[in-house]
Amino acid sequence: MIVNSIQNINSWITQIHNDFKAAVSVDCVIFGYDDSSLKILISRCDMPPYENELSLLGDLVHPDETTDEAAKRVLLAKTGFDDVYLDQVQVFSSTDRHPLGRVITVAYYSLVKIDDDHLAHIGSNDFLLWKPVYEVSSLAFDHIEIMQTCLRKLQKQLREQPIGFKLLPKKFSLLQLQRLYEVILNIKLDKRNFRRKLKSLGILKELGEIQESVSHRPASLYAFDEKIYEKKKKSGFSFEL
Amino acid sequence: MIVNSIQNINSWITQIHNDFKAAVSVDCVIFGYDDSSLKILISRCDMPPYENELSLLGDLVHPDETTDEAAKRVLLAKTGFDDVYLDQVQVFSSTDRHPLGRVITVAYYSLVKIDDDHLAHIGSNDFLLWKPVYEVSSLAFDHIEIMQTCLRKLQKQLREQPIGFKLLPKKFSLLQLQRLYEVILNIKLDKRNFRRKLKSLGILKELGEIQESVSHRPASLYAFDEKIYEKKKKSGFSFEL
DNA sequence: CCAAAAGTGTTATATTTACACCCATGC
DNA sequence: GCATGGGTGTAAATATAACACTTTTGG
Repeated sequence: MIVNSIQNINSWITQIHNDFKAAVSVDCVIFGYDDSSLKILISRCDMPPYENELSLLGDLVHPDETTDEAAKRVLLAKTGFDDVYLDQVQVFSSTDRHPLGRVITVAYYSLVKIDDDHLAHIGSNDFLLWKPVYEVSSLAFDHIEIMQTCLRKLQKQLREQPIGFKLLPKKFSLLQLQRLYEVILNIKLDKRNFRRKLKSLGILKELGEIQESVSHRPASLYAFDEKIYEKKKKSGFSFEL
Repeated sequence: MIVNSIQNINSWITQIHNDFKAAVSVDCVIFGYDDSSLKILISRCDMPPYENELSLLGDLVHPDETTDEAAKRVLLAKTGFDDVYLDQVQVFSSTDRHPLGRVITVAYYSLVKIDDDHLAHIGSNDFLLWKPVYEVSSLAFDHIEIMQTCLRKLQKQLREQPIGFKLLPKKFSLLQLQRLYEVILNIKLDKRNFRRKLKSLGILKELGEIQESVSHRPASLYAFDEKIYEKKKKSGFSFEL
């Protein structure tokens, strides 16, 4: 016997327009990398019963936008950037996850460069702060679970896609890049092997510039070459660390 | 300036309970493997304007269940199995994707063994059919896009997780397994290298049984050893094809 | 001259690829 | 006896892992 819960079109219409509606939100785990540590941008929560907690940045999805668009809107509002990297991670839909009613949320993670422009943008806002991921131990709602799931996805993606660059300044040294991988993946990498590997991928361009005013031998600077990467990708190349 | 669209708790309550509600559904791409081909289970669609099309199996998410539970419910109703492999893939939320109103859908793919029990279960149902993936060129709603996204995810997962076994009978030959990988990934594999690789992973147990009544030398039969796999996974082993 | 990071090669090991023939069974 | 898939090993090429010292700069 087939149990078919969709009886007919009238029951569909009733259900879509009345019985089975839920609020849908997006929640963004916004990753930034600064001072050799991976941070997330979080906000003071103003909703009971979580008034004294911190929470991820999110909002309800409006009737006229997709969830991707809603996530972009939240990102633009909170970081001031509209070209951030966004990755849809997972839906969280426990029936009791939100105190005010049924809210199904779509989790995204995003990668931003924490630079001076950006810090100026959020600087005046008392409700926003960057906090090292490994120091975030409690958040409102089910946001800790969302954060952990997004962190695992970031770790996986970092090994499979050239996205680490999105957390670094446009110009970076190879050691900076190595440290980023070490911090996020929580592993130790061999300097010589790492450099050989990255160079052999052929997706970095050496800029012919060097670091300035560092109290050690200045490193030469590199940038990620998006065009070459896209070309290589089309001919079957795949990034793998 | 920070644009904060969440003004206060009263506006949240209004939005959650009225303004910004949507229907949420799940859609399942149910993969089965039969007769050396990858198939999906689809249904005749009974909703205008798609009455003459085929569609994925799905339903609205009920107020008292998570999306995972809704997907399980759909699977149980349509296939009769309650222990199927389910993987949440992605949200599809175009504002115009559903003719009857705003319906945000969560796509899942699942893997089932097409066996006699199962065929008996759906046999009498005129609305359900198994169709080879590569012959499905049009579906109702945005279901073609959902199917393609799920197929790509399946292909990726197949290389990273030992899930191919879920599409095969409990006992299988190494060639059956190889054909499955070849068909789903659309590649050609070397017999000797494939066998060496799979055996070296140590997650197959040789059953000491052989095929019966085949018109060629009978192959010995293997089974996936879930326990050993789980043990190896805990100690850092990762499946990779 | 000291501290700090930059930069550079070689060797051993493990993994991957390519490749061809005889075997057992049913008809 | 023939068609069909079952089953096996080796060598070459490639990729990975381990490892230590000299160089350049600022202070």
